[in-house]
Amino acid sequence: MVNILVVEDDRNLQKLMKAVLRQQGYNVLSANDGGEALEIIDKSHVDLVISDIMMPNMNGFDLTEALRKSNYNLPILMITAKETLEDKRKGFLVGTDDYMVKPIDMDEMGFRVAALLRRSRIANEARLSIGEIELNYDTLTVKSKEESVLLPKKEFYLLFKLLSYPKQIFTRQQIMDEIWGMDVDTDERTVDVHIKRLREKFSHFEEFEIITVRGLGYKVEIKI
Amino acid sequence: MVNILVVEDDRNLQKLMKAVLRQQGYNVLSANDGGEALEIIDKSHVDLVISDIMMPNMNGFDLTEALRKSNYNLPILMITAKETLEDKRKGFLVGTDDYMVKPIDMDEMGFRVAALLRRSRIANEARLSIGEIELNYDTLTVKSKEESVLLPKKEFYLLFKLLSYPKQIFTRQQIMDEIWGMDVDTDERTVDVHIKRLREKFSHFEEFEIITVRGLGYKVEIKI
DNA sequence: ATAAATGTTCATATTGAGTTCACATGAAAA
DNA sequence: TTTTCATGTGAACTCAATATGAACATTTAT
Repeated sequence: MVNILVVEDDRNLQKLMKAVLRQQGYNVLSANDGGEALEIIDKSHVDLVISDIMMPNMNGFDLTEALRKSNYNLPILMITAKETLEDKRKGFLVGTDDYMVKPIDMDEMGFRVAALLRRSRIANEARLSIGEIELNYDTLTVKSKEESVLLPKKEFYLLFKLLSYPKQIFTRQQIMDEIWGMDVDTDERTVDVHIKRLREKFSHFEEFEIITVRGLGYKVEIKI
Repeated sequence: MVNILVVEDDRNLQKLMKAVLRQQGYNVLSANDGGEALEIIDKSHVDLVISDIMMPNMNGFDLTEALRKSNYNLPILMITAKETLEDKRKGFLVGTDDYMVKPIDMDEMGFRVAALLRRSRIANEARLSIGEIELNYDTLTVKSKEESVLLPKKEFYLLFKLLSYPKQIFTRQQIMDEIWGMDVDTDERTVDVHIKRLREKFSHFEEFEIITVRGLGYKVEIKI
């Protein structure tokens, strides 16, 4: 069950948002200002916060700041009154993830909420994404739009390392040290073979290319 | 984090209960009567309610009734004063899950709370459906369109776990810890045998496949 | 108590990731 | 151009991880 906390002092708007979100299958909590919100977040499990900026007592900025300083890593959707560019900028500065301008379109709200949740879930299972490519460290999987490739451990770690620092050149020694471990004593050419296998597995990928830097080592180049 | 709401007008008893429950690692909220309780439940995420029956304003019966009518499906542990058989019967009628008689033994309370939580958790995730396949946790049964397979416990739990998080790789250790329990000391290879048996039982299923990830563990891949 | 079902262990076969090797290729140095 | 040397590549090899059949142990049902 996804819990969304609505922080809004305008009771009517709050009611409307709650109704719409519940309608869409979310579990909704509510607070009338930032202080109340913090209390609820402390006590309950909250997955996403939708907060107005202008509120009595603790406002939306203070709330976001407080949340960022604690280690709750909640996605926050801000609501700014009218087109106050100042507000927007400030909101982003303190760590908002997205924002909407009043008057709020309820469809848009649903859309943004879904997007934020999707993002935060992806972020939680965490890994690396390069354009359309996504590497998942836990499943040793490389996903592109069409396919999902499961790699052997060593190959995956190697690709992960290279892609984590595109353009950076890694010597075979560096690679061996990090992926094989300092102590082991395997031939450096083994790296070549892994590179070769990665190359053939991803030869049809347009997004990146493993490049040999003669005399030094390998690097990855992001294309497109 | 498990949130327990204690609804009790006797401040001393309330304090004691809160202290004991917190001691046991729960997050505790409290209310002094049914009305307050409903408010809190509305705002916060509550996992279990412990409620006295006799209270000013809205009493325990009214509270349970209100909760059942709304679609909160919370486990409720009732507290009755003395051995009032009338109370017991009435409490159960309106949907209580368990009850205790005053004076309350704090150990007993802990035990009942744990039991209720366990039950409600199982009840909440008792069913899993993947496409046309449906797993029923209570009957240890896997149903597809044509057939219904009854599995031995261990096999079922293993499959259930894997199917609950498709694509996620589980190490043998993780599997043993969760299904066999942290303490037991059975050979990790036993997992292999269960996997093998699952594989032969479901080899003709088109919907999923158990995949070994060499050096890491197993995962399930949803096909079609 | 006995049989049947489930769970575990074990011995052996099979597999495949990781490694090595031998030779091919191609860039840079001479 | 020729030579040299780093890298590419296909294939063989190795060995630990996994698969598997069957025996053995334990629990559950009859």
